[in-house]
Amino acid sequence: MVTITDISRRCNVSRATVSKALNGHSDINAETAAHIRQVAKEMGYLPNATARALKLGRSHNIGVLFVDKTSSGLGHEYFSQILESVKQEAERNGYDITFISRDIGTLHMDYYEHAKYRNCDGVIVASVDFTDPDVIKLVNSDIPTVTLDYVFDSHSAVLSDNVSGMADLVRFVYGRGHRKIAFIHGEPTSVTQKRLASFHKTCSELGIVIPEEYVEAATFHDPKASGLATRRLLALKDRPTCILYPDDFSFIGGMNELEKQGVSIPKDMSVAGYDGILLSQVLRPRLTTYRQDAEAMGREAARQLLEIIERPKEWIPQQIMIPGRLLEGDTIRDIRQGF
Amino acid sequence: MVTITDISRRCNVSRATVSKALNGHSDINAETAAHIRQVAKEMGYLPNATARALKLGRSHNIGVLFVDKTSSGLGHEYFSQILESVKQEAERNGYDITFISRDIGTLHMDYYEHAKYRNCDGVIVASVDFTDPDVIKLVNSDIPTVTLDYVFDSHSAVLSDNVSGMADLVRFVYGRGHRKIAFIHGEPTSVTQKRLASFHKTCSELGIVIPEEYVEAATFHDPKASGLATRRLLALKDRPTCILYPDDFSFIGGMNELEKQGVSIPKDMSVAGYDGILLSQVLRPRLTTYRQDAEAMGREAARQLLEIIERPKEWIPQQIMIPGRLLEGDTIRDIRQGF
DNA sequence: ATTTCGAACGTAATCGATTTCGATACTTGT
DNA sequence: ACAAGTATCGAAATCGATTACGTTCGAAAT
Repeated sequence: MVTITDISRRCNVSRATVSKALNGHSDINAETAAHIRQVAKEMGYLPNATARALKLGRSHNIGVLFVDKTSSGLGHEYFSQILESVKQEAERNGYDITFISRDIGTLHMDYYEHAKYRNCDGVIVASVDFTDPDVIKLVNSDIPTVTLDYVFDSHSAVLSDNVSGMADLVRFVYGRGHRKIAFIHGEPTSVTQKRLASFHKTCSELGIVIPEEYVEAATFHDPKASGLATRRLLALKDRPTCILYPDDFSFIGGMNELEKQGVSIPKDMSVAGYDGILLSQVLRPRLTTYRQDAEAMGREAARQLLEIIERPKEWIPQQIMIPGRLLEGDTIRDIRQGF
Repeated sequence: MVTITDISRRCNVSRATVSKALNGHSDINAETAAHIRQVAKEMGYLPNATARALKLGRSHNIGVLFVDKTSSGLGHEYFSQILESVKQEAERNGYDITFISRDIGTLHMDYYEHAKYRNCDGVIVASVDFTDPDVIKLVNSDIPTVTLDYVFDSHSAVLSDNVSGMADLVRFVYGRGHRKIAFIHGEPTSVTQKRLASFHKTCSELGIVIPEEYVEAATFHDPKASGLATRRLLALKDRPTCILYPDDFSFIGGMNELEKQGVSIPKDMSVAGYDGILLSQVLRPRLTTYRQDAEAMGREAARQLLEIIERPKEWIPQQIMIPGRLLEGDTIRDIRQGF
């Protein structure tokens, strides 16, 4: 590999001079610098990121912490899209990304230690249990972090607008005449809390009363759980006319249960999901769902993190809300009078 | 951060001694070593991967090269599952992974240069254009590589068994009485070639003749393209009784077209896909498809690469074939006599 | 002619860890 | 008692790049 020493010998200057020339310092004669850069190019010189990181204490490497209980990991489309977007924005700014995890080989470390071990300049934290002590330790450490879909005090975060998302969905189905709206939600996370609160708030704003039995608990990304919840809703004396699901996977699980029971969609039951996975608009019927803008979330998270890393003085914690978009599929029936 | 120097001061020994004690060298007194390790633990010492990489020329970091023309990148479930699996196997062995790409920040580099810049010990290459000169440069460089679904001479590769996969599918539908089998394939890649060859070979082994018009070209992961191809097949005077699609996304696009034309599945037309995406078994009807074992592919690719890295002497190029599994859904009708 | 100053470049320390080659003291054998 | 061997540890170089500080030299100022 061509090093700075090789260039210095070839140019009859010191390594210091080469380094300065390559980095555009002002105390090098313009011609000399040009010559050095020329030779460097000819010799195919590339800086050694490792050496540079060691000396500068900056690795130009950001960590990404994704943990999924179901261990499907990147299997979640939402997160793999966020990851892709983070990657692109990071690369655009000269950063590479590395996954952060526990227990690398025989080394037993927590997230913070791993990030330190790899000299990460910052970490993007998503899809984890935010009550995990190791996560809290990382976020409260000297390493800059940006969280997704969760806010820590005095820290930056990028959030999918679950409040508006749920409100939009509710208002949409309300606009189609639905009053008996059921909501099957995911496990109790901050996302679920936000959606649940928004669901109730919006309903009350619209002046509709939701009986307790219309709110069912299930699990994210679990077609079986949502199927069971759906069955419970169908068993009610006073059935809802519309069911909202926690995500598109659960949504499909619910649709299966409905069809199995001979309930046709959307004639006998209107349904909607959340996420807007790619397939949602390919399937027939097209799913009515709320598309989260994963691409924007990843991009903004990366931008925020780079701000903290590169301009720590001017930085103040921010929470950035990323709006989504309702995808009107064919799963909501218009039950207004006269339609 | 606690360094080896801090420990050496605390223990009144040299840095050399600390390093040796921590790495279990034999020329350190057992008690001294134990004490040093004890102190290291108390002080919360963690090795600095950067410094170690610089000195040893080994970063314990492997690169992953994934490029997707449609830029959905990790959006492909197949690849994100492979990635997840690579990650897990790498971490189990003390390696982290880094994405390799071109043009990091203002640095204009090719894949090889990027991998060198980051001191990657090896690179896993998947989902790229294997005729790209930059890819070829990387594979033929001094950096160990393992390719997925493509073989370079004298290099290791991990392959999804497309030959058996296609053969299994054809034999399966043949067993259900189908003789007029159409095949819509993806763009001309080595994967497509393998499947196409296997399709023709298996059909001829079974003694069935496939008219040219039954083989249609489409694009991977493109519901519209497969929809159009499906329409062309339906326009034939002598329609096939069964259509095989290049992947599950295309499969669904094809199903939509069929339903739009009033062709019911599987009564009027039998269909099958490829990949076995998560949703394939959640949807109703359940998709008949060939599940590629992405988890095994990622794991084996990582294992192969680590072999090359850690035991270069004993290594010989290998091609590892990973079998998949036919998922019998509900989209193939049994049209044998008497059924 | 002497001082001053800035441009241009080099010296050497530094980042943290590893490793070669000694160096020292202590054993053992004869 | 002396040579030889062994156990244990340290000095210093090294990986590649950066940078504070020093040096040199010519030009401008007094």
